[in-house]
Amino acid sequence: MSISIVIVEDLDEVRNGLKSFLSLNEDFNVLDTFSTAEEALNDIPVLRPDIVIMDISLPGMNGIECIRQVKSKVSATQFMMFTVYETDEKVFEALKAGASGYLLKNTGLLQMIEALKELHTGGSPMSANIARKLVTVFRDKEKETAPLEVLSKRENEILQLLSKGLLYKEISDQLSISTGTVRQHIHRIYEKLHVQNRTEALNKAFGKN
Amino acid sequence: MSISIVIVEDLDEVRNGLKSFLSLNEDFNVLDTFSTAEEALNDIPVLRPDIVIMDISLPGMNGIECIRQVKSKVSATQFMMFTVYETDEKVFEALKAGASGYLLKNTGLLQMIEALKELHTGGSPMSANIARKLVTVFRDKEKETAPLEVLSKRENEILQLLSKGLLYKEISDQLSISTGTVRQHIHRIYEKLHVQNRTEALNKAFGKN
DNA sequence: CGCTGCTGCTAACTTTCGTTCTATTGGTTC
DNA sequence: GAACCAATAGAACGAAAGTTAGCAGCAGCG
Repeated sequence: MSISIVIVEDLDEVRNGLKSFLSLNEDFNVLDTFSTAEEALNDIPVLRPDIVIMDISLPGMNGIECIRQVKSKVSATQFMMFTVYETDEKVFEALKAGASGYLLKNTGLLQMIEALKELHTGGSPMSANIARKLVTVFRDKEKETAPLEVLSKRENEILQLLSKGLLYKEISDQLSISTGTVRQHIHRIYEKLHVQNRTEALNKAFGKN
Repeated sequence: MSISIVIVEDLDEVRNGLKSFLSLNEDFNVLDTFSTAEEALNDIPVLRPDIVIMDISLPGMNGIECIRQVKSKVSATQFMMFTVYETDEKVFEALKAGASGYLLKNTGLLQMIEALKELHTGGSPMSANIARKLVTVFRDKEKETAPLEVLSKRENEILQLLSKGLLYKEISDQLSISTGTVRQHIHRIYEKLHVQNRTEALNKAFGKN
């Protein structure tokens, strides 16, 4: 079975070029192409393609919004972004909206072929620069779980319990110390982290928001 | 200038094959190759290559641990994983340790050439299956920031401010409502989330722990 | 040896949080 | 129009949280 494709792209040359090129390859079957998100929004749920190749900048509704709206109606369809945008915002918005692949427009046509096949078999082909953005946010998020060196062992221990929303009483019970001591420790934690209360401390320690 | 490379790989065929192949290309200069992490650990800080191609399974110390230990000494060096492993654990550990590229061993040599060049120019080339893992965790993490449907618009708004560690007074000021109202809203939020206090609510809402 | 940091404890006190109850307004739904 | 809900508000009260001050044993360090 060939892979069925829909292309959403406002530039005639790019759209037609892609279509022609993919049509040469018997692995692909271009069902239809659209130059606006609005048209695509109507027809994609009917066509149910394996893959939608989606531009971002379109007249009217943009490609990301289009995915957001159509995604739930065609859960089996994979979305491949194909765009010049490589800002963090666009990339993350697109992935959040439901895109699984992300190729920049400087990608060669042969690589596009490869990428479409990979996307169809459950991969997430993306330009190296895009992948780097993901790696970067991933590393940033992971970093935040490590214990803080500023705090002593005991203080980190208490911070952990604090993060669960336990009462002072519950913490003191678990550690078999008095609530006064817990108070004291927590006060020092706040001092060291330069915060005034539990929530601020947790945000600082585990970097939320 | 050609890109200087070090290869760490215990299988003789793979190591020598890679070296031979890369040496044919004038864009690359293979400085040295190692069959164990321990050897590499000593020499990489001296050789200071642009790129280290790193296997994971090695006799003795594995490749991920090797990166972890050597990374800080050669901040300019980029690490390209080249392995058969594609479990979530290995992938995420490697990226956390400092790897920027991740290719599976079924990758073609020509694609390896491309990937090395992309890595050297700041990209993160990776096999499509690996990228998909990243996309998946990314989406999971993002989901947790989305407003909760159980809560009303206003309640979500207040939950946001609550998560910053603001006092009731500060929240009421920002929203230009009374502290009594803030109290009321927060009480409703706790009810709906089945929690007793701020910290539990935030854990429930933004899925920590 | 004296200093410092971590840990543990007490007591008294202020502030903030969370609960409960009651009540009004405005918009939606049956 | 009745019923309902979201948003607003205030009062009153107990329960936690957070502040301040002081004390003490112990380990490590210069």
